[in-house]
Amino acid sequence: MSLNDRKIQILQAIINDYIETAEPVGSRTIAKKYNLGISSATIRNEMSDLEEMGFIMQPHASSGRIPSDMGYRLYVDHLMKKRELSFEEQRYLQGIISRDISQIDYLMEETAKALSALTNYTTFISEPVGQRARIKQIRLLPLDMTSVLLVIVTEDNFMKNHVMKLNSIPDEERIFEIGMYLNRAFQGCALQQIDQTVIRELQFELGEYKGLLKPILKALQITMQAAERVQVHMSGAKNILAFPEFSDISKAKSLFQTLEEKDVLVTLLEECKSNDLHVLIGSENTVQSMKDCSVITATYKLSDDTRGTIGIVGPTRMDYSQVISVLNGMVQNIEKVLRSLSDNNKDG
Amino acid sequence: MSLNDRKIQILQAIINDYIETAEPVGSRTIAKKYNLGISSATIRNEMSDLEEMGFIMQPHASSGRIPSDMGYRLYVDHLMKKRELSFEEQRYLQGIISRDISQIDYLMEETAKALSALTNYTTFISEPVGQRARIKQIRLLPLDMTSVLLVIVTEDNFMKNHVMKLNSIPDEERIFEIGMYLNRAFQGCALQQIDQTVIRELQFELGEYKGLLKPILKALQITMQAAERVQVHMSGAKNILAFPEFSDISKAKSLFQTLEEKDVLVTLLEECKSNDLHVLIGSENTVQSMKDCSVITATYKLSDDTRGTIGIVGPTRMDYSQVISVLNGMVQNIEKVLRSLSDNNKDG
DNA sequence: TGTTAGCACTCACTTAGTTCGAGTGCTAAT
DNA sequence: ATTAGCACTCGAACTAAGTGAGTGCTAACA
Repeated sequence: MSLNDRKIQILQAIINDYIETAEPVGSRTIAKKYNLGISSATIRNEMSDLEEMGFIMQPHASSGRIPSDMGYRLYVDHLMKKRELSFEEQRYLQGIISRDISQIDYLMEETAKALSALTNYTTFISEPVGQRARIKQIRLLPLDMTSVLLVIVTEDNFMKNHVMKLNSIPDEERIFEIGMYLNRAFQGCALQQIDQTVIRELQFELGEYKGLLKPILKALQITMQAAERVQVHMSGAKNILAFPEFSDISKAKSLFQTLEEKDVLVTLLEECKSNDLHVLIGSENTVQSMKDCSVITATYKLSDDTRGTIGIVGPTRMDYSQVISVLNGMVQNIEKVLRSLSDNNKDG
Repeated sequence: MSLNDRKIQILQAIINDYIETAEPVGSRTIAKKYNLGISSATIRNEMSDLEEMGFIMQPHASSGRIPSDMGYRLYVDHLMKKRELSFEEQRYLQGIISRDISQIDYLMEETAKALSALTNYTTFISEPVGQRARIKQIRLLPLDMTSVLLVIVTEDNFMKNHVMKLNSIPDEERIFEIGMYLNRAFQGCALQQIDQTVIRELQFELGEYKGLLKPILKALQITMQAAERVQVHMSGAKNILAFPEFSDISKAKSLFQTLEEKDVLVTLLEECKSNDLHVLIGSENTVQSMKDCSVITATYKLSDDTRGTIGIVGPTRMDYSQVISVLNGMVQNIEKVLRSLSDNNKDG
């Protein structure tokens, strides 16, 4: 029993129909709707084979067939036609860039919103992260009589400001000197590398201003904390409720629970980061509450190692073809915006 | 027909029971469960009066009674007993502070999480915002050969960094001078006040470095944009699905939709900002999809005009007493953390 | 030998009818 | 003024029958 051409045609018909209607597909439906030139009886025989081979299954005896995870996998890997974006979809994606977005978190939110509106699935997106643990610059700025501003910039241009309040602060020149020293001392340094040796050296260098030591170390530690918390933005969670596969409230609830836990999403996105495109179908998901879902992720790159990921979650009966083409389009968009964002000030 | 003591006792019984069970309450239930010393027939007569007065209603003839929005209003304003926090609840709230939280957005997220876990309702919280439109400090910092860092601090210590890329940058001294000038020129200035006069003056002052003008204005504009986008964090949306009043998926969906639109939440929180505590019951809500919900908000203050708001959304059959006491506890907590956060570096 | 028409069978879903019980309102007695 | 008693209402839960989309199998056909 081999997967001949006809079987593939039938499987494709079943998947297409099921993605569209969410109803088990019967032999007569296929015979009528898709002109394969064979009778429903023949189709029944082929379907029986396809079931034996594991590509489709019956929710209960005497019902039509639905694709199995394995069926979807075959579809995604070999059968699916790459769809072109429609004019409207393209325009919609363009709309995101054309607006004047100048902050990353806003861009992320708008992107997630647009994707969930366009696909009717749930979207999440992680901010671009690269060499975040490595310090590029440290600067000190006197703010007023009792406070100094410490600015830390990491390799991937992630910035963190810290106002340090002190009872007495050094004069401007001295602050400048200390700032220069800090910058020299920590440039290119990984945050994790800061150990007792460095601290003692720093303490020595600060001299009479060693009161600064504690707040500086605190600021470094906070930056490290912040750097580790990758921001994830989600949108369109409500869409889940529209799918018949989640009309069982308890299922919807447990999926919601999972989606609300950012850690899970972060892990998921991190795992997929190495691939440009990643499709996880049903039981391929490691998280229990997502065994009925498919997750499609795409990675966007700002530079070779500064990357972020966009993910779309939906029922396994998901419009893979649409989602993949929309994701590809969106990745290009985001990369364009991010690039323009990092040099649109370069003009003087 | 007056609202005598007995009627009030019965109303209270109905509300308590309904909050607990979500089932319409009948006269016999009250007679058995709450020892009012009167028979079910008498209770029936009183209930008939209470219904006529508008405090309770029947979902359908020959069912028990449920409280009306007006009934809940009376309850919240006059009948409800202020609950003390249980030991566990207190410990839970303490848990938030005791952890080492040093970033506002993280604090907001953890607070929202804790509240939704504690109350089983949906929580949202807005970051503290005060004189955000007014500039406190502007600073310039040379970063490398082609970029200058512009730091803008607003009156409420909201900070925004901008890396300005330039083809050629002035030497350090000149940057310092320009920075000082900017600081003088813009200190105490509302972002909206920056008009053509200021710009011309600035352009003159920059002289040969007028290439800086455009990026600086851009940065100011971006800061203004960012300042206007009040961050709102939500948690526990999944809890909505657990309430029988939202077992109708379409209702749950439309509420979700509303909760996902941050603008709506921001407006809601802004409206309640002047009051310490604000309760909106059912139809008192202006948003259509929240007519079946109650919203309780509490305002926390960092200083006189730097405030944020915490809100809890649930069905009108909400445990007002618990939510209010938990909110009060949490407000105190947040204020404590925020205060410690703004001077915990003061020690040198 | 592959294909097809025909048929018996399965099973979820719908509809209508039935019963059950929690609840009410009214009335008459206390 | 209160209460016991009773007829009545109406949603919810259950049951039974009917419907129809679907299958698998068999026998006939090209």
